[in-house]
Amino acid sequence: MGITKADLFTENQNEIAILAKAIAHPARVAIIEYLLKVNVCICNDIVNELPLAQPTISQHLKELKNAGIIKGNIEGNAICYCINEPVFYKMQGLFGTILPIQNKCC
Amino acid sequence: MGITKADLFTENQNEIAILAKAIAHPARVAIIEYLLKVNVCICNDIVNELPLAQPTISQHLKELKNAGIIKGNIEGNAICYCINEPVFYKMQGLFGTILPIQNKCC
DNA sequence: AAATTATATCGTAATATTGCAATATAACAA
DNA sequence: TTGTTATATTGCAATATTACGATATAATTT
Repeated sequence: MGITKADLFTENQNEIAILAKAIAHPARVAIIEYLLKVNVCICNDIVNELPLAQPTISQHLKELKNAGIIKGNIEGNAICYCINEPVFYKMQGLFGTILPIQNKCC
Repeated sequence: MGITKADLFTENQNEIAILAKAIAHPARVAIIEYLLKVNVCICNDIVNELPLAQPTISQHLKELKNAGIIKGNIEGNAICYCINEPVFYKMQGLFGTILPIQNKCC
């Protein structure tokens, strides 16, 4: 197949999976880290910063945007991307709280 | 292509991406949640619990194991899976601290 | 030993992802 | 208006993922 049976799982499980998938590529992690580092809206310094072709980066940015983790504003002929804080915090929250562990075995 | 150019990114970026990919599927999130819920080593109640065929679940378990998030011990003719705490905590740590945000724009 | 139970592996089909060259679009600059 | 810069989209090839039936393996029970 290759198609995820999302309808078989809870909304929460799908939500975590979708956010995880969004950062499940080193280029996208790098983009997020860069956006956090420069702390200001970036446009396409990202293209110069990362060792990937422009269309490839454009595609990764699109995926991060679709997941809601970043957002982009038009600024002249450039696009200004930045972290979308609410979703970003939510993501941290999801990963940070799936789990009050208390293993009793292994 | 379809092949991730992992060598172009830092070890840390690849590490985050690999762990994220491991939980980037609702079935794997469900498995983790179940393991956390029952709080004891589980074998193949998971197969009965999840709406997927046994080989599919076996495959998902393998991926979680490869990522180090869970581990399995042989117990008679069953396998006892459980959360691998060190990696699990590390994962939480990674996602919980990519980021001291201080956005100045957008 | 034969049947049963639990799990893994193989093979394969369907679909998704990654990467990029080529091209399109849109704003700005000359 | 022509050129340039910034970005997105298209098309396509290579590879990866998801799912499962069939089958293998290994321990347990009868």
